[in-house]
Amino acid sequence: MAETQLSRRDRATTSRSRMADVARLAGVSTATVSRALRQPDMVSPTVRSRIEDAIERLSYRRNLVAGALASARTMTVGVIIPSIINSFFAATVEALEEGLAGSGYQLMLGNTGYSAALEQQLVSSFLAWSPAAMVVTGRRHEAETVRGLLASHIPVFEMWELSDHPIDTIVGFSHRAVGALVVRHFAARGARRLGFIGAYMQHDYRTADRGAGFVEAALQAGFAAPLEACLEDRASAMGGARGLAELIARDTKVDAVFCSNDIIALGALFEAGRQGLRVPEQLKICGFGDLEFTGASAPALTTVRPPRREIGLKIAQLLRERLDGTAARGGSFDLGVALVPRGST
Amino acid sequence: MAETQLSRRDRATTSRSRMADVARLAGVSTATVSRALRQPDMVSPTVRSRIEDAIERLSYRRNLVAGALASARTMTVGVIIPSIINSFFAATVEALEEGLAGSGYQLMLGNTGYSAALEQQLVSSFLAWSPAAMVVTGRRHEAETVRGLLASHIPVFEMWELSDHPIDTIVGFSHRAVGALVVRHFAARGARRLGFIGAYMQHDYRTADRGAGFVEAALQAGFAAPLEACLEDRASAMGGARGLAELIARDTKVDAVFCSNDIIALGALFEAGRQGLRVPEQLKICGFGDLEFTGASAPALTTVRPPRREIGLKIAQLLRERLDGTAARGGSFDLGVALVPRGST
DNA sequence: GTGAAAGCGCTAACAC
DNA sequence: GTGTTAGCGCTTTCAC
Repeated sequence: MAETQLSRRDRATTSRSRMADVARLAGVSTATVSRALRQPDMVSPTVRSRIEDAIERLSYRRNLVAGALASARTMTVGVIIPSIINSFFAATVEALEEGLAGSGYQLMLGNTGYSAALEQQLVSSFLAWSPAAMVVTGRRHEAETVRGLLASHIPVFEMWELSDHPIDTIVGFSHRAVGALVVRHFAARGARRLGFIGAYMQHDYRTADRGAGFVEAALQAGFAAPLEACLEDRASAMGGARGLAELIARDTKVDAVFCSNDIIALGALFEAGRQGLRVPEQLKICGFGDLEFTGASAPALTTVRPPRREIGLKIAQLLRERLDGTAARGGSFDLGVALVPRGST
Repeated sequence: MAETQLSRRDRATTSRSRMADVARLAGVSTATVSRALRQPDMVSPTVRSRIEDAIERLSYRRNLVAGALASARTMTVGVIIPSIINSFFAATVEALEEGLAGSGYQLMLGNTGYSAALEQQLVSSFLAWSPAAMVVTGRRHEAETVRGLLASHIPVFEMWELSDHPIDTIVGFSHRAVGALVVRHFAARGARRLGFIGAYMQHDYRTADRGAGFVEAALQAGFAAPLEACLEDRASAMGGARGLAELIARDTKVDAVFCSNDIIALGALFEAGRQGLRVPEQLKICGFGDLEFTGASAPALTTVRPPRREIGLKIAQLLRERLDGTAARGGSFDLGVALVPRGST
């Protein structure tokens, strides 16, 4: 006893009470306390209430770090998105969190700033925490990222795209199909000369994919090659206004513009107003995102609704099934998109 | 040797290589590997490169959970916000992450959905991870939340408000002062009859504070009590349109409206257009947030700019100082707001 | 249903 | 500059 105390080195010990303290006060072993906390049914009611009392008295809080080390698993899910201020991804994360509520899983969130190198760094440091699962955005990653995720032997979800060869499971939709959908809509509304305004496409290849799908479908439908305005910066209303001004300056016949993002479409709508163009008679505008304001503008904006919340909810569902062991791994889930026709077209 | 193997129970052992494997391959002790990883300068270059080789060969990845248990601290910072899809908080989180970049700290993010009870739950489960620090939103918390945070003995940051008695440190601004600022601006522009449109105020008391500050300052400045429209749901352009319609229906003399959020102001702007009211001649509109689109609308929206990124950056700076041990604890930091005058007033 | 005891994979104090 | 060694606070077998 004295020996033990003497031989014990000085370490930064937390002053918090430990499971052993609870066990002593309740007159049971730590194994029983551990059970009472995690599988209450396996402990007799009498003992359980003694333990609960002791926990209360000592204001004991479990040390999840120690638990994670002992059990070699954590209740965290690493989630990596390009940008938290992009409301698309924020909505997905929120839905994912809602879908996981009550399951005990915590999200660890990381932003890549649309950089694959930063993504690699984040994946690497997240994996050092032994998460229960990882969620990453998109299907294009550095080789090292893919290698690390595969080697981790945990469920890996890619999202916001589709792929025939996902790392594990991918949940999203086809961005090229979005472009094609908009072409069909413009054609049905009698458009003649198409335009496209896209932002940040050098970094956000999903935006570029929507543009490529639009151009491709336009050519197939017999339109002339759409005019394109590429904004260097992130999507913004200012950029949308500039983009529309540029397209009109290049060709006054442009009568239908697809904007890669609703916020761009909003800017274009304001610019059309300033230029005295009547929407939709002289100019049709379609956005992407179905952001909240699209229904309130005058005229209301036609847009394409991506399954932003649905992606998060689906991943939560698949994840719970996987971690319960009730589901098979792998697959590509197309959640589709819907065109929401409104006054601007 | 055989003894050891026999007595070893079957446990879920990760197949990953461990530090001991690296040490063996490099012909050093685990202590040296640990040093090479965390304080490379304390290890000789020769040994260091042998270790790096071994790490590479074994594709060794550090187990942060074990490290956290041994050192009794983690490199995580718990961040709790009301909602990730609220771009104000998202911007703060992004800036916080940027400010912490390279420091090795990871953010654990939680959403309360504006519920103090959920906040309490989140704080409790975050604390079980022994984070290096906690960041929570606002100054009103359940007693249990405050107790837990105090007992954790880690730096605690409240944000997006001010307080004379923070739990530890608070970084934000005065929401009442925002209301007063807008009243002064409206008065300077010759407004006569004021109105206020606020959303979700039963849950978001910061919005309510801005409204209260506006009403109070209006009365002090000699205005009649402002008309108020309270939207039940979260801030939305639709709600803003409805709110303005309601105010005008109640009193056609209303000529200056403060909207608790830019998105509401945008809806009000569209509604003014539909009602044939000229902005700013017949109706002045001021928002809050300085969201990106405010500069692009026609007319451009006057708004109040909160220090959303500044809050995150300031917390990151204070946190680094605290964790370095170079800073004192505590205090209330007022980062202020700025009124951005534009065409709508 | 409960207890004893052996780890989980690191870090940190101390010795050399 | 490097090695030895004793934990960190849990979970999990196995025995009873």
